[in-house]
Amino acid sequence: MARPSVEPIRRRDLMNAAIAAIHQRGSLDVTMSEIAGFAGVSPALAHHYFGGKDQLIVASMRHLLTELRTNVIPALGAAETPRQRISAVINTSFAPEQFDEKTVSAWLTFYHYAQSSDNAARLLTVYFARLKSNLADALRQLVGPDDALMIAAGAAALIDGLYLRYGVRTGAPPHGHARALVERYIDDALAAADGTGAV
Amino acid sequence: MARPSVEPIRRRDLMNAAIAAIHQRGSLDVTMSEIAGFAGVSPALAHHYFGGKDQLIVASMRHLLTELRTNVIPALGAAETPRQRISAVINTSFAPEQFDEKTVSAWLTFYHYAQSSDNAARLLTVYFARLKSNLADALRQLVGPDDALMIAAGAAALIDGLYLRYGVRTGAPPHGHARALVERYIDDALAAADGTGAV
Amino acid sequence: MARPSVEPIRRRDLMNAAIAAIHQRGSLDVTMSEIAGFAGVSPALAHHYFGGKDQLIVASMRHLLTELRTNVIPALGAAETPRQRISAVINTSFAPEQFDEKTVSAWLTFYHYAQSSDNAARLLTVYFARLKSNLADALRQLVGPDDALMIAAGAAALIDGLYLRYGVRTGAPPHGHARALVERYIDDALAAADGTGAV
Amino acid sequence: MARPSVEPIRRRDLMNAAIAAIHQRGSLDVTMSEIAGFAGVSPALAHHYFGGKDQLIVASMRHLLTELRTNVIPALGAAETPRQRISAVINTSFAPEQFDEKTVSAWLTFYHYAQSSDNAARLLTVYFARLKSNLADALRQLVGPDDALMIAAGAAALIDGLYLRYGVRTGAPPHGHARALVERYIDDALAAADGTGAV
DNA sequence: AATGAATGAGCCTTCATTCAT
DNA sequence: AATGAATGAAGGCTCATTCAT
Repeated sequence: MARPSVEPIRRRDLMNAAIAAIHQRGSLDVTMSEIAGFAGVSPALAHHYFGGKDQLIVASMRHLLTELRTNVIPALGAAETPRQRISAVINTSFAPEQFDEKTVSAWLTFYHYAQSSDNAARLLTVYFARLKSNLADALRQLVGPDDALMIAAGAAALIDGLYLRYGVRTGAPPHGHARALVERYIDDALAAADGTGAV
Repeated sequence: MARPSVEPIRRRDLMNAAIAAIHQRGSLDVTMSEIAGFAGVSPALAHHYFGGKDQLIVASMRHLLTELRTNVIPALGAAETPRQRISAVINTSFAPEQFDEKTVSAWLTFYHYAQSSDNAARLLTVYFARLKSNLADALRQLVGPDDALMIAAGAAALIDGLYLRYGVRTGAPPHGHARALVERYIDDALAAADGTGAV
Repeated sequence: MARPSVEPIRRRDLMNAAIAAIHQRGSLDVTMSEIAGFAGVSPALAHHYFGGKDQLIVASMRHLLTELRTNVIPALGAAETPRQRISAVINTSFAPEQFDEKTVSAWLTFYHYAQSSDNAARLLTVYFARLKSNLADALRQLVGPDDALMIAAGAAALIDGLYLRYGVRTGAPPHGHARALVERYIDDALAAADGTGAV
Repeated sequence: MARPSVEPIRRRDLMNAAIAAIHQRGSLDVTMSEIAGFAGVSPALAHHYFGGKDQLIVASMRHLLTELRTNVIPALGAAETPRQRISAVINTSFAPEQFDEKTVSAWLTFYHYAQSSDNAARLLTVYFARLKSNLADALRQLVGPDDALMIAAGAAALIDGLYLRYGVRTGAPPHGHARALVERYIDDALAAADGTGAV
């Protein structure tokens, strides 16, 4: 009976610790020591498992992205109509475990971080593309391809903009509104596109 | 006849230098020395005029906000209909001098910075409120008050989301699209609200 | 019938690994991990067998010294005249297995290390004394005792100086020259001492 | 009356401090803090003036080399015969201010350091070449060119070997002997070469 | 009005070493 | 016999900030 390796556990703990530390610190200037402290280990161990700060940060981003994907895939599968698939994407973005304070402020830091880290920038590009294509795929079954792309781009930007508002510590409308806002955006855009003659 | 003080000039130069430095550096980790270097003065002088880094950063934010306001007011005045006023706000946000790479990446940094600086957070709150109220005031003349608020919130978030996309160094649609996207959002939302029975 | 212990094998492997690692690294800053890696074992094992880095390094020096002695003794025995005994010592110092890049750069590191490790310094003293006495013993049969000591000291220093030149990574004359240089030194010194009228 | 810049003074102080620190520490692992401490300034200042540890070390080497050259040139000029020029070179190498404990152990560290620093290696190559050519130039006026080169190489190696012996903290013959040893080497070698031809 | 000089505090990172298994 | 896991201690380096000039 081989002793189970603790490596995956430590890695996961450290990535969660990074997200927690980023949030608590108000994100700017998170220290490796702080992150390690959150995970209850020494800074040296974080280095040992990730090789450096940049890699830990990027791994944490990827961690978040993977979670997002893990959540969106079954939701898309369960949806029966194109319109429901769109809602599935929106719901996933605003699901409590994605749209909590901690995660949202981590995202903001990641956005910022992408300005100086190529790896982080690459990861964000992937995220952007995935969100947009998830939306566009469903939209193309409801409106023409040009409209689909434009509405998808708008919805994706709207989602990010709402994240931003909730990420910045400043009086923002209650959480519930965010989802409603995007749903309404979709409805209105579809209605308008329909009028032009769609489906 | 007092010799005109160079203080205001130095202050303005330093704020512009901060924005330029933030952009060039990819925003993360701007040094006081770098900023001072951009302005062609010593780091000690920047301290002398602003008292510290935080204050210089916040002053630069305020500088940007003031510019925004300076631009939006005459545009609002020139508009003749409520719908034109809305476009005036949108146009100002996406005007070349506001929506250039330099400014956009500075904004992203400020958003991030607001997580740890109360002064910066306060400033962002002001900006959010102003953008939203500018839009809501015009919208209230076209749709009911609830709809107006909601559409304003959506448009504001959409604008910020688009800034974000262009701020992050990652393949984003051409600049022109951004404005069109928001205009369309407004049109569709108005059409939908109208149908329900408006003004 | 006791199973033969692997301990001596591991120890020898680790000492050779230390020398190899020192050479490859350009000597400065050899890590215990690197040394262990060269021997194909974990750093913890190196500790287990040697008790610490200093002891491993010193043991490796002693290892080299033992090899030197193992080589010089039969060579001295085979020599028939005092002059041949001197050549035997010189030949041993410049024998291919002693005068290769790896060993030479290890020596340089050991010299350096002796500045901060008493054990290493002691070992070097032994080496110096042995080299010098090996030479002096033979010389005393050819010239007077004072001359013998002086020539021995000169030859020993010359050998070390040549090691140094080849140890430092910088354009040095071809290997063959080194031995010839020392032989000639001996010849010239003997001729001069003889002329003065010796033994 | 411009305030005289302290930069050259600080730089010189720091280089001397580096040499002193290297010696006191037994050379291995000199800390920037230690060096700065010797110079009576903060470690940050050493960084400010030299940019990093490597550069400070290399600058200190160059400092020593420059001193050596500064001393040898007038000595060479004052010499009247080729043989005196040779003695001038030897005397400079063993002059009290060059051949003191502090400088000698610094040299040993530099030799070691050259294994991992290209700049240091380059500097040593220059030193080697200069010492050898200073000797060879004079020797060529006394013996044939091949002999001159060989004797020069031998004398240079001998000088380095003697430095080594005195640099390593181990019972070595009194300082005075070193110079005598080299002078004798030259005399004997010249006599032998002469035998082939001169006197 | 402006700056060169200087520093304290802190961060990332490395590494020898220990220990439970 | 051997190692993965973990850490404390320390080092190089950066940077905002202060101060005398």
